[in-house]
Amino acid sequence: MRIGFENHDHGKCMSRGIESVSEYCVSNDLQLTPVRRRVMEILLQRHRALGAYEILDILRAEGLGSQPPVVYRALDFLLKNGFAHKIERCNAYTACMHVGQEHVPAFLICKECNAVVETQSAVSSNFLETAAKGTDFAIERVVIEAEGQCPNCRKAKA
Amino acid sequence: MRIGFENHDHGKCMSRGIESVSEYCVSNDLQLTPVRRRVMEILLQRHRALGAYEILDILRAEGLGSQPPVVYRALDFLLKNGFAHKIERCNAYTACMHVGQEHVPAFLICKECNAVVETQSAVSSNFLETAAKGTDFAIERVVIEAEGQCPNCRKAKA
DNA sequence: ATCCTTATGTTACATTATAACGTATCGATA
DNA sequence: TATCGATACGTTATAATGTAACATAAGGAT
Repeated sequence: MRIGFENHDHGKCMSRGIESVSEYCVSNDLQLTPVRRRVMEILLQRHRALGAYEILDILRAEGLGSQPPVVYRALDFLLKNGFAHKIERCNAYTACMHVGQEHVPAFLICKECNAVVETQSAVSSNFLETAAKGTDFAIERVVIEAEGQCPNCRKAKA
Repeated sequence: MRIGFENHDHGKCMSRGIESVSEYCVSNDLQLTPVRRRVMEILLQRHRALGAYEILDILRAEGLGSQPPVVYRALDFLLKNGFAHKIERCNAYTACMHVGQEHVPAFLICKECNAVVETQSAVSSNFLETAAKGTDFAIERVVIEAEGQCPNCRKAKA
C-alpha cells in the first residue's frame, strides 16, 4: 500500500484517521453518524480523489443511502469540519491528512490514477497575502492544486 | 471602470487585450474566428469569472450560436492557447491578463461579485516544487485560487 | 406532552460538460 | 479543376455534478 505515492501501512493510517475524526467529534459535540463515518472511511480507504457519485454508488451497494443529497450532506459535514477537502480541479473529494491542525492544504494530483498527496502549503503562500493586501482583499479560502503524473504512472508508461 | 478592484481605463484594457490575442494568432497561425473573438471580448469586457452558460446566453442573444458545444469549443481554444483561464473554484472562465507571457496564474476571487484579479504566482510556489521533487511527481499544471471578499463588496456591507 | 433541533428520505430539478454525428469552408495537390 | 484532408461550426442527445424543497424520524429541553 502507498501513502500518496509511497508504500506505507495503510490499515493503520486508516484506523488512525477514523480515530482522529471520532475523537474530534466527541470533543466538539459533533455527531459522527453512520453515513458520515462510512463516507470518511471510504475516503480514507481510497487515498485518492473520489467523485460524489462514486461514493454514492458504494453507499447504495451497502444500503446506506441512494440519493445524491445523502452523499452531499455527508461531504458537507466532513468539509465543514475539516475532515475532508474538495479537489476543485476534479470536482472530487479526499480525506484530510491533518485533522485538527489549522492548515492551508495543497495537493499533488495524478491525472492518470487520481492519487492525491496533501502537503502543507507555506502558510497560504506569501505572494497571495501580498497581492491581497495590495488590493485590500480579504482572503477566506485558498485553493492550491498541482496536477501532473505520479511516479507510479510514469513508470507504468515507460 | 475597475481593473480587478481598482479604477482604470477599461476600454483601453479591453482593446489592448483583443489586440494581443489577435497578434498572437497571426504570429502563430491560429484562427481567431468570430465566435472565438467574441467570447474573448466578452471575457475581457466583464473582468470577472463568467460561467459557460452565461457566455452562451450572450452569444445566443447575438445570434452567434445557441448550443453548449459552441461556447465550450471557443473556451477550449482560448484556454489551450493561454488567452483565458478556468477558475476551478467557480467552474467559470476569465480573460488572461498576461497573454504571450509564460506564467503560473494565481487568482483573487470575490465570492460576492465574482470579480477576479489575476496575479503572477511566485513561479509555481517553491514548496510545491519541493513536495513534487520529494515524491518524484511531475507537475504539469498548477491551480492557485484565493476566495474572499473584494474591497468594494466589503465597503458595500459596511 | 409538546416543541425545537438535527439528521435522514425522497422527489424533482438546476447547472456544468461532452459524445457523436453531420455540414461547411478552404487550401493543397493530383 | 476535382477531390481530399484539415479545421471549424451546427445540432441532438445525454452525461456528470450539485441543490431546492418538503416530508419523516429521533432525541433532548421545558
